[in-house]
Amino acid sequence: MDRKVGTNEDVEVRKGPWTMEEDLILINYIANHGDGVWNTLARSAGLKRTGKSCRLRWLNYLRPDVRRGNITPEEQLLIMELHDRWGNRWSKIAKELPGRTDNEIKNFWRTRVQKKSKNGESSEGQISMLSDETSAMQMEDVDVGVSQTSYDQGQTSNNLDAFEIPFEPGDNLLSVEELWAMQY
DNA sequence: AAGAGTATCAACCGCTAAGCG
DNA sequence: TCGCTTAGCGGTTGATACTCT
Repeated sequence: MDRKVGTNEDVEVRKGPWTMEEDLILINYIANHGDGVWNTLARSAGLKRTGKSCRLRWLNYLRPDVRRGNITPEEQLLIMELHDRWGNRWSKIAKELPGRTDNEIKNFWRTRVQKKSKNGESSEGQISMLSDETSAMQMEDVDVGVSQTSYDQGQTSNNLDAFEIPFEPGDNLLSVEELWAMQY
């Protein structure tokens, strides 16, 4: 998975899944210096990633206020409603769902909602989809992460706590290590 | 038990907008 | 005003886990 792409000059750019080490570097750097100017940040932190990649990783995954785990029925309803109003404006929709990322909502919509509506259901049918989706979700709430990747299994329920502590410089380091230890 | 098919999600790509000199 | 850089967005892809036959 250590593919190296774009080897113009002597700059190597890593792609693909992030390693624990990279996560820690990014988290610690942002904790100490703050985020923004992602290309500079990536270089200064010593990460062989594009600024774009760092930004995405931070916003969708490492940010302390990112909520992980199943989308609740309430959130589903809200997503339906907002998508109805705004269409595929995922970032805008995400702003109305604290802790949820545009990527997460987009994935949810494409894999759950769109799939259902493809199966002969109109957009009105999306509401009826919600009802069985909701019951399915409620079951998933009990049987946490059964249908998710092993990676995700470590992030649901109890492990969310690791992200819910206030984000002070450096003090979430252990949580991330714990998270990774549980994931791998 | 094994292979095929399906579902899920992290990450990348391409494009546009915004900011700045 | 123009051109460059960076941020942000939405669409798409690839890897992996899960389910079915």
